[in-house]
Amino acid sequence: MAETGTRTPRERYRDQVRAEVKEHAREQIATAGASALSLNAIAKRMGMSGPALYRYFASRDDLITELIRDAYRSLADTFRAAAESGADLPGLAHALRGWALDDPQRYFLVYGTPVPGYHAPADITGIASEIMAVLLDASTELPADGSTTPFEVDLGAHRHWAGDHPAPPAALRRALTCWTRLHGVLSLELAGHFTGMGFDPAVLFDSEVADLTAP
Amino acid sequence: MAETGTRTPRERYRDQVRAEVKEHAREQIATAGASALSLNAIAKRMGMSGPALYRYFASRDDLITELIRDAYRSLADTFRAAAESGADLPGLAHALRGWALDDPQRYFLVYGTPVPGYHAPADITGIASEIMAVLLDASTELPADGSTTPFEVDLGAHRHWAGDHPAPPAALRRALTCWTRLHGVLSLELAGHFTGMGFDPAVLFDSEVADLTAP
DNA sequence: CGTGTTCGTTATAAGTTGTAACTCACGCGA
DNA sequence: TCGCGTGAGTTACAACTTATAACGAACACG
Repeated sequence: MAETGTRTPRERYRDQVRAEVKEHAREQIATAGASALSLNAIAKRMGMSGPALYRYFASRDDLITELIRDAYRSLADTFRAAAESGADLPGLAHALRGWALDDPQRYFLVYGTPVPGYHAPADITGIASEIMAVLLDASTELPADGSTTPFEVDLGAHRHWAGDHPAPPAALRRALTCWTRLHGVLSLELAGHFTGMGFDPAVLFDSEVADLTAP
Repeated sequence: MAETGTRTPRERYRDQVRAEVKEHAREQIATAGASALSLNAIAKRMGMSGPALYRYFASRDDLITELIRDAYRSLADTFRAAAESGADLPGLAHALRGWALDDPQRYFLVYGTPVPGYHAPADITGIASEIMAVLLDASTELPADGSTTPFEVDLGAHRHWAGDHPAPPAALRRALTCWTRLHGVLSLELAGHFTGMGFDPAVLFDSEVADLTAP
């Protein structure tokens, strides 16, 4: 086996600098958005000159892509942790909302406005299906009524997107609508479209969760 | 009364140039995203030098804000037109989807990732409530079941966000969930999160619309 | 037919990303 | 322990960007 624990001092230093750069990047994104991320500004804050960062990240887009990957990874980990501690579908929903409110810009890194030409690397789509798998597991545990819509049949026929998850068609549809509905509320809440409306977004969120578990 | 029809030749020319600038900006946004919008590139395509555009738009953010305003206006107009031609809630939903698919980046201009510090001008929020009013009208026409949840009561108590629209609490909630659910599906579809999944996003959308009108 | 407003131009400042070339120091192998 | 090579950080530079300032020219209006 390769001794994964023993890294050369240079690798350790490199990892540390990369982590620090990403830390500053996250901070900058949280306060001014991803489009305002500046490698130069990060370098100055770290006390070194601009081009030095190109030793650690090939380009600005490369850094952003890495931050997107970290965001996906973070969501998958919180989802997996919630599932392993016995959370059901409402539990996962609240884990999702907590994760989103914890850092809205991180949420938008995953589910926000995409750049038209951009295609995510393959490993990121892998993490995405990992997230969906947790959602599918939780959806399978819920009781389903007997009726099966044509859409659910179509879903069952093309289940390769779920990693061929062995869930009944109704569970596939439930996971999908769970995804879209929760994202609908969360996205609008985080974007501030509910501000000044007087009602509590958490109640609207819970209302959707309730509708989801007992249709 | 002021003769609104007679504009000086300079005003007419100014409006024409502004419209042409926005046309190029929309095209640029559609192909590379709003963050890649460049005043310089627009100026070059129009055959004039960079700083000339500052006679027409105070800043890059000013131009983007105007495009956002236009996008809101466009959505409000299609909504209003659909409602005036007798569209019910499913009709409005499909009008929304058509409008979104017609220009995805325009949709994201309205409902996409917000810049943390940005606050929309007051007139834009006015158009937003105009959109919501159409949705509320259509929601009111649908029959409601007797039960009223505490959330709906809360919604009815703070209905000033709807311009004090005289809709029953159940209609308020239905309009709200209609908004969030349709946005949930559309946003994920336009962002490409369904690509490669094999199913037709239109069917998922219709499935949500059906759930919305007959719970 | 002046006259002044407005348009478009160049010059400039202060940013940005990214490449190239050069030092210098650190760590690894001999 | 001692060289030597790899990699880190530096400056210099090119090509961009937004935005302001100052200037000239054209145009509409009285």
